[in-house]
Amino acid sequence: MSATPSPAGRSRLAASLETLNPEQRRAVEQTDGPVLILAGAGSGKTRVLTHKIAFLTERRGVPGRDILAMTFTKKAAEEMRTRIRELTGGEDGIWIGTFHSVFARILRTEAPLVGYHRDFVIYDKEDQERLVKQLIEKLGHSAKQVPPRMVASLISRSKNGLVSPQEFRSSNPGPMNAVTAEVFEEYQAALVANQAFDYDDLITVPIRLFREHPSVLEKYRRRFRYILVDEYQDTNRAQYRLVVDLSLGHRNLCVVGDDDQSIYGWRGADIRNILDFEQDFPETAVFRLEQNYRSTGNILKAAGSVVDKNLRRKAKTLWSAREAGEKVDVIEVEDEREEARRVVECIRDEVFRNKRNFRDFAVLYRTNAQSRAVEDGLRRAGISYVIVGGVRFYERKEIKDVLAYLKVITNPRDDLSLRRIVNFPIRGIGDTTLQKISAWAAERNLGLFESLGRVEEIPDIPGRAGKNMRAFHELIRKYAALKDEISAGELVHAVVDEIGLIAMFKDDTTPEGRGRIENLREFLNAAHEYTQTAEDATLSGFLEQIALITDIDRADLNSSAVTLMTVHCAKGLEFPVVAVVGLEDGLFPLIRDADGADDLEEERRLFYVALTRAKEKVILLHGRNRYVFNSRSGRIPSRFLDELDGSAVNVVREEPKRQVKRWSRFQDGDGNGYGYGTGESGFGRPRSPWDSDDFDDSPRPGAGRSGGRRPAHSPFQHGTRVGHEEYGRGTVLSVEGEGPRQTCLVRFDDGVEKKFLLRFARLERIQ
DNA sequence: CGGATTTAACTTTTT
DNA sequence: GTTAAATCCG
Repeated sequence: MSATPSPAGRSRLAASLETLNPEQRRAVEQTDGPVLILAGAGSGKTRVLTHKIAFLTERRGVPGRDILAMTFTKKAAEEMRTRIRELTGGEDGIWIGTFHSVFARILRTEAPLVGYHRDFVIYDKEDQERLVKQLIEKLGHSAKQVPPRMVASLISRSKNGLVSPQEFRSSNPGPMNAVTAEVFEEYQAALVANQAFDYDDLITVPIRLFREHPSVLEKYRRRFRYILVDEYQDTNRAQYRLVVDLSLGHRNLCVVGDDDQSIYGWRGADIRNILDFEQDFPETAVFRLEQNYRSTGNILKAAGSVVDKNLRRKAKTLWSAREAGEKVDVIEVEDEREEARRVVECIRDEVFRNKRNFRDFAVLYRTNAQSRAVEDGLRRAGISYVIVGGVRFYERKEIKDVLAYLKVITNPRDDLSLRRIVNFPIRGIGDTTLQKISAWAAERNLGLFESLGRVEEIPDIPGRAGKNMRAFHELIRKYAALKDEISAGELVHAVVDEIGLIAMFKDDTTPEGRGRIENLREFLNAAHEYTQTAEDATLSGFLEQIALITDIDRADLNSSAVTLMTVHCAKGLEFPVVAVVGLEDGLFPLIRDADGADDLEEERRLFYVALTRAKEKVILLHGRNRYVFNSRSGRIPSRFLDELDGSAVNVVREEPKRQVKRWSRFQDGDGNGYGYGTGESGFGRPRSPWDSDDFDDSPRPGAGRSGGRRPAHSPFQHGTRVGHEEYGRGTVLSVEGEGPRQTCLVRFDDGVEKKFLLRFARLERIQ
């Protein structure tokens, strides 16, 4: 932990400092006092941060342990750590982590001061909503009239804005808010009783800790002589308070951000934090990084012309020394299906002509629901892809069930998790029995777990249920005793074995069943890996790491696959080629109801983020119609497209296809296009796009396996063997109807009969 | 009590 | 079009 610079590190840093531009260099060398770095997209913000930290340790002799650097994702934290090591040749002891992980760590240490035990657990959004729902019902309201989701989000918003239940009650009139205030209070009490923190607590409880224990605040103030914050524009009021609290000792606070990339307002991020920084710290040194090293001139011009329409922003102009490059393509298509086809076309073309790899491409969308159409298109073209986001791994049911066991083992006071598993696997402990136990527990002010250990004393419990409860209680106790004896990996393994989870899904041969087993295996691997890599591998440490992981952290962007994700997810990343789909009014910008102008500005920033991910090429697509929510509707192009600087844009408009033509395209696409079968969840089958002689979705005559337009009859007939992703293999019994309404009756080998609309069915011919 | 079937809600973005 | 929750029946 010494700050002795290695000679190799010193020269490496010296050489690297030479490559910074003058403004970057000044920002790095301004180490003391408050510093605000306004760093435009692609302006080398991470370079400045890492060089600054290396500069502090190597040139100023600051010990690593005096430095605290905070990011929003684990991935960003890890990247920063790696790059600092490269510069310094191994300086360590620096606190680099996400906001949530840094303060979770501090809370672990100081837990007793805020009424918690060290083995607290962390509740995610689902846990949070379940608990809120329980409380709504406990207080005699119906979850139908008082939606738990809404209450939970009001509570969360209040906490992020540092509003107490009492303050909430007095400033929000109305019966609904009265219930919310009531639940809010109970919710906080329940968290303490369960020895759990929600995400918001990880920020707000330390604020309280510091206020109530000035000596503790003093300790951390003294310790963190230098504090650096990445993605500062995403901080909410509570985080801001915390950062300021910690900095007021040495006042060496350096924040890096870009107001144009503030896209988390809905989560409480407060753009005032960046716009007003200089008022909060009048002696602030401000640096503007305006040279973009990422994108070509046209991309930057397009992006700048859009964000320029925003009124609430710090004026700045990004410029690039790179060539103008290609113009940004704006492509109008019929619908999401053709949209996907055009994306595929672009990818094949770029791979072929410019020798690009699949990993060079990202397809970005506003909402996760849009991924399906793109996936279908890529799968049919045999292009492998990776989806980032969507249903998150650690939120899957099978994983959360195991997690609930682990949470109860580390912290038996976690009633919420206990409820989840007390009858999973089925132990004959149903609602009625559980009701009796909770009533009994509530009377005596006991936790559920403790009550389970005293079933004999509870009246009216059926003998069988009582026996099972005792066994369950024993099981948890056994592992609770073991948790410090064996590794987290071994423990997780033993628990999964004992409750027979894998065996439970074994007979389930559907893709979901196989996926579940695969997920469980991956989870076990994660536990073992944690055991091997973590310095101090405890079960609660493992649980904490999981609770704070983000989806982008798990993504492997190095595999040879196209990346699909939301624009939010893409922040901080870059790709040579970016396709943005669904640029239609109401979808991007997404409008739920007529909201204020601030929301539109955030949508515009989001579009700016999307554009600035690209290094060399951008295509923007919008459809004339699309399935949105429950119906297909006509769409008009996004207003953002009109805002693009015309000189940087190339508009491609395809004439609407004649009905008959479109229909023949469907025939081709579905007759043999589907059925590449994924096999792997989330991944398309890796194939070259051009080696496929049966991929062709276009209406060109002379293309496709059948040597031209498919005749108007179905490729299926009585007796044809077919496969289906979900139902497995089967035999066609009959084909009925004509044209787009043609249907096909299939009997699957397990006896199930299903009728499909051929136009949509994912049936493939098999031998 | 448990399993199967039906029904409702969901779709903004996530630490 | 999917998935979780509610309801019904054995």
